[in-house]
Amino acid sequence: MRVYNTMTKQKEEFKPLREDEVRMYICGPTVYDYTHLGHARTYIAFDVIRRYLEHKGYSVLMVMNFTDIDDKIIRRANETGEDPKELAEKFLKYFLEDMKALKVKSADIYPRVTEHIQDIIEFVEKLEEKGYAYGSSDGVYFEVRKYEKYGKLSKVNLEDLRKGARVEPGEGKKNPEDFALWKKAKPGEPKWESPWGEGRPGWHIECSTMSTKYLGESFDIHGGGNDLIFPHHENEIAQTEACTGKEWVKYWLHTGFVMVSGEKMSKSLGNFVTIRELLQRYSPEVIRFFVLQKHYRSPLDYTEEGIQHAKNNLERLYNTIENIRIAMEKAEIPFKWEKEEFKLYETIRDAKKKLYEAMDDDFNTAEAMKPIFEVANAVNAYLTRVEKPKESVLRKALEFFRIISEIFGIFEEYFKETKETKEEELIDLLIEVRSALRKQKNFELADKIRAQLRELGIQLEDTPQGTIWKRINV
RNA sequence: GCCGGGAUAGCCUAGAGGCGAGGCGGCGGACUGCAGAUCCGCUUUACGGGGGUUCAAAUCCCCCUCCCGGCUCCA
Repeated sequence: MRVYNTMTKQKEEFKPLREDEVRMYICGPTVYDYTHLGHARTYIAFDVIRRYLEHKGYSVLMVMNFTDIDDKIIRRANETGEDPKELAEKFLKYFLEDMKALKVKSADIYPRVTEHIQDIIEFVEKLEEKGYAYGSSDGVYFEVRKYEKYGKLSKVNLEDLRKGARVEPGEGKKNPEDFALWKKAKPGEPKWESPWGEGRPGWHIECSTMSTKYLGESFDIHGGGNDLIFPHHENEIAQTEACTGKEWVKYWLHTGFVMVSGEKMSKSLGNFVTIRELLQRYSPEVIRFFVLQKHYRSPLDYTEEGIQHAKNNLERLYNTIENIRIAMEKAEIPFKWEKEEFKLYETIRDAKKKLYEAMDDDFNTAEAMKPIFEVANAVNAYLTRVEKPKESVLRKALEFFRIISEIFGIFEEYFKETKETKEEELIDLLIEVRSALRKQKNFELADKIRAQLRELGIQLEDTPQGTIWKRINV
């Protein structure tokens, strides 16, 4: 398996530090607003990466932090007149709801800044002891020039940084590139006791502290959106490696942005679509499928048309799975295989190989789409061509889609244990009644039954072999 | 200015030296009371422009055009 490492700017063989275990830390959101598609893209991408690693047999320990106190939260709270703590609490809850709706598996640990203040203080103290931090009138800063490897992730160099002069020269900073480890509280701001007076942690220190607390001084994957590379992750590296003297993270993974008419979707630009809004119009699986049709590192254009494409694609796959399920009921015991069975079997076998090759190559979900459709085409063609399908090949096709379901987090409905047998019996009964009506050419009433069932999410389809029904999930 | 990422058939998305890429949409046909699903065929000499290397270039090298991102809060 190969993964692209932002640190080395190339794909590398993936070998976790401990055999069979992957420890990953994903930068979570600052909870001051609704989750939008940009966030969802990142978290769905890492969800699939995590699912795939688990599918490959790794034990995955996944940590995602919440920034539940910071300047933006305070500012937003001031604007709305809410208490910063309550504001953060509210959006944190919404975030978790959104992730659940999108079928993103939960992290194992969700550490919050406000619950790790003591750990952060201890971390800053260590940096002070080692001479990387200095106190000033408005807080404690990290002295960037003392860490000679600064810039190794984002490839910025200090000279350019200073020349650019876009780094804010804060009040108490010695150098413009230094960044805050601890900020002293201004009147009315949330605050915690510390050796440097009452205040709050700087933004970057939380990830260093909480990741090393839960995953150790070195771990495998650190991920987040592309926009975190500089300065966030660069600063995290400086702090952590200055403190421990060890290589902190083995693989740095970053997701591409979601774009809206040529611009990055972001809270500050205000051009974002919230997940809540999107879920009103599209199912979670359509959103996942839309995101996964593009490689996680590439920019993803958000357009209505694009999501509609994803919906059409997904519908086709749903239909295929339903077709298999229905065919299974009349499938034959495979006393012998003909050419058609071998052909389908081989297509599935090759598709499985292609699927793993695509995913092994830096989690290329876009490439992985191809074998999925190859199987869909092949199995549909098989079902139209063959009068008596063989149970065993259909099972292989179904198993293929079950693997996709597990890795991509889609087709959930089809692979659940269903307990709605009563409902199914009732549908069968209605189909029977409708068939009788159709024989009597009472199409008006027959169509009414079909239309009303459709409203309930049950689609009837008349085929030469009789009427079949499907659930509509989109 | 500095550092990155791009331009692939009507549209969306992969690929990265040699086997007509996958999907969507559109059109035609099969099936059908209608609808839906599915199948078959077509849309198909695809790779921003110009040079070069090579038996062979979307792919490697050089130049150019255009788009986007980061360098400041961001997933």
